[in-house]
Amino acid sequence: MDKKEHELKIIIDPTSGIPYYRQIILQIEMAVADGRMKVGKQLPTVRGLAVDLQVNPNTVVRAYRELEFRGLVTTQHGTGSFISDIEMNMSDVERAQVLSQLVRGFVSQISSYGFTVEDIITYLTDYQEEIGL
Amino acid sequence: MDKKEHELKIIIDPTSGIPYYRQIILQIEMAVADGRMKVGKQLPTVRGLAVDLQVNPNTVVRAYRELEFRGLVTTQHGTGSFISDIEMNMSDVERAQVLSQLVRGFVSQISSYGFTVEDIITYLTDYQEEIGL
DNA sequence: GTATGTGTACTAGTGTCTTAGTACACTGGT
DNA sequence: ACCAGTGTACTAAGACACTAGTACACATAC
Repeated sequence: MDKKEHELKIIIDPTSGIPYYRQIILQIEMAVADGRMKVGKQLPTVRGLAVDLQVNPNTVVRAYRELEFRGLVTTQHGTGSFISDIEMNMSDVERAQVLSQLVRGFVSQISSYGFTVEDIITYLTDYQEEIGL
Repeated sequence: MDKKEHELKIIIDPTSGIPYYRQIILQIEMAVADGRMKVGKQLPTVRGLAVDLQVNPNTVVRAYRELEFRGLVTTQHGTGSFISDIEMNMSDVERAQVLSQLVRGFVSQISSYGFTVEDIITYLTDYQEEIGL
């Protein structure tokens, strides 16, 4: 490919109240989730993106580092950052902890809307059949 | 009712890294979501809980205030704090839509961590057994 | 080895979050 | 009116989150 490696357009909204580094993370996650960014593709360079967004390089680094920690991105000193092959290199224990955190957070959230654990289970089982099997 | 009004047992883990007030919120939300706390039931008093948890009253207040803001709890100066009747004056259709949005959003979130709907269902059913029910 | 492009480390300022100390105000029963 | 129980307001200290400034280190091509 001699085309531009990363057409990924990241923009940040200084008025949103969401930290810059987190806005970067979110947009990269989205790009991966919806297929715009594929495995092996290079992300914008730290400096390049920093200049684009008029932000400190460290802010970009912070975003990339968190993505790397999650296994979504691989960084190579001197070379660049790339979308990595997402292998869930988590132990079962870690997996269980993460799931617990996620689910409990969600349960709390839905209680604010007046829903119950029972409601979710019902919905999910229905949902499973629906997308079915 | 002359029985104890709030058998709700709240505990906080100082080592978890989760703010005290947030741990309180989470546990109350969970209790509501899973049915241990029902509408009208009194929450532990601000001072009582503060003493129990060896925490400043303001920390408890902060938790209750956020819950009140969300409509989950009603507090009455001088009287106490209670689980409020969450009327979302929503039609069944709206309710279903909201639940659908919430759950689907959550499902896409957990998929990015490699979890499945099955994982959630399993976790939730286990959880329900665990708390008695 | 030099140049240029890449990521990294160290430091520090600013603001926000979290919690506590303390004193005040409301409610209901006596 | 009083009292004991309840929530509330004001203040401030400490920890942490976020961002920036600046200098350093690695990778690759020439």
